[in-house]
Amino acid sequence: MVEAKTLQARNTVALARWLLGKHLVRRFPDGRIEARRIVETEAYDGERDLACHARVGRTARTDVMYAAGGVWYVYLCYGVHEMLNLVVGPRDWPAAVLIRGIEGAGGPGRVTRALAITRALNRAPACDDSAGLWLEDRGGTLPRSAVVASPRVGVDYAGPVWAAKRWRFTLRPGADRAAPGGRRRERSTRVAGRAG
DNA sequence: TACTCGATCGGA
DNA sequence: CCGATCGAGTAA
Repeated sequence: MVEAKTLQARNTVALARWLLGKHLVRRFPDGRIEARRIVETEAYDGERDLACHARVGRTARTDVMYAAGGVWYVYLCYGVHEMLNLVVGPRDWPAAVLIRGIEGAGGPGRVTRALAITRALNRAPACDDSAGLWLEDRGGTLPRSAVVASPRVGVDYAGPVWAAKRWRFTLRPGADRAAPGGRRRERSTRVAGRAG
């Protein structure tokens, strides 16, 4: 399980990167449990971020983003796909991390379809199993080289400055396992530090 | 109340 | 490239 406190740091971009390799665990209505590693994320950080839903301030829809980190934000996109986000940051700082990919399902719409995630999970807790969808840190530190940063997808409406931010993080396939002969000492991702 | 436009995907 | 499909946000 992941500590809610960890998700309440005001460092959205670092958290998006940190979430790579963590496990998204789903308990389906029939009781079956499935865990999948997160392989792609995107950071959305505050009202200033013109790509973030909270750019319009606090509304019925964005209210959940102002909660303290550790709950889910699920919304319907294009009237077709449910999008799964993890709310992060301290209370009143509207930020979230979009779960764009898990092992075996790339693309945010496919993530939710694969795990039967709907808006019924909006505002549900992500750090305990009470809602049937939670995060687990099963260990295994990623070398920094396993992570690729790139611009966020589909946010041209945010204007050139915000659309260009490399706040999308992808886990390079295969690059997360320990190097053979294992003497390579690489800096691992850190949650603390400067974002932007 | 009318209109516009999506943090996408699958099929021409 | 295009259509699906619907709710949030905005203007009126």
